[in-house]
Amino acid sequence: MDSNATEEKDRLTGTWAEFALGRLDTAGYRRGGSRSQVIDYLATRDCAVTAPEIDERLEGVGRASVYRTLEQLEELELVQKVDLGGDSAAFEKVDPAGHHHHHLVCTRCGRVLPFEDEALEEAIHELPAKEGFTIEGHEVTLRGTCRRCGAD
Amino acid sequence: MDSNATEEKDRLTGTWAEFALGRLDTAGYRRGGSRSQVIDYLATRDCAVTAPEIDERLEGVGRASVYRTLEQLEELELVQKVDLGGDSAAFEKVDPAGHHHHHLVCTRCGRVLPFEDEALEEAIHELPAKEGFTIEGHEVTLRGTCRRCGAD
DNA sequence: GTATGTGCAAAGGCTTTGCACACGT
DNA sequence: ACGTGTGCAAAGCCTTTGCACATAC
Repeated sequence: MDSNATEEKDRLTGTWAEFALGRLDTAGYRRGGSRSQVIDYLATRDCAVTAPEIDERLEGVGRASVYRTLEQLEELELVQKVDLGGDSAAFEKVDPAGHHHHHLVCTRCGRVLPFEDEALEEAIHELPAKEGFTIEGHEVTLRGTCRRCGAD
Repeated sequence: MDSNATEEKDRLTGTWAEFALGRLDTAGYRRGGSRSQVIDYLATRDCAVTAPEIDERLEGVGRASVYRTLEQLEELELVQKVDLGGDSAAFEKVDPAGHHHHHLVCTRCGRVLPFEDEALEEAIHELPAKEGFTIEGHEVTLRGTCRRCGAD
């Protein structure tokens, strides 16, 4: 079961990386080692990562390339910027299938945990009619104590 | 009617400024001109303002005092930091009565508009039970087109 | 008179930009 | 070969900090 779940995850993240590379190709970008490394790293992460974190993790890849790649990926909507209140901006891959999650930032340990909730999504989708505007995107950030810290 | 609404607003913002000054006093802070100016400015604004914006608006008040005041006010929960994705952090007064709103950032004109929604609040308050964590605060940010820009 | 408040300037971090060189096509 | 991709270093912002002077108490 667990190996099954892992395979499933690998398949999906692999799909995202391939999807991203394909879109970049279509958009006229050439292939480059630094960009590929950033994409591969993002593919392994299911939730938000900061730019400095990516830079630190990827040896031989310059900061500039990290930021430039993130900018390009965001432009193509392959990656999404997430504002979690830290000193640096965080990014995460966008699921081609359309699923998305929101974030809980633990005020004790600093962990960022993803969560999904259908009722929340519905409430948000009801808003445009009530308030009279068009929604292109939404972001929900919770601050609180995560399960692990709450058990302390 | 309009003068009535204005009076009501003045009364409430006046209340917030007085409340803030009182809390600062209780917390052992002395009075200072710069801090008062920042408080008075925040009192006039019903939605998020950035620190550089406050600094620019208040002549004779140093940047450092703006940031220091915001830090103190946030510590006493008189002001709340809001992450709207811009280059700088935004702040807004916290309603002593407990009401709060969320934000729509217009991708066309950059305006930040406040909105409230009961169904959304309910959905958020249901989350802890489902996900198993404790919520201390939450923030919802919508990106889209505001009424004014949508009419263009 | 003493401790806090404040402004200025410098320092710190994150992010962007300029430029020369490496690499993909 | 040509144009894009990349690393390095410098520059730009926002924010924080150090320090000397002003001010509240």
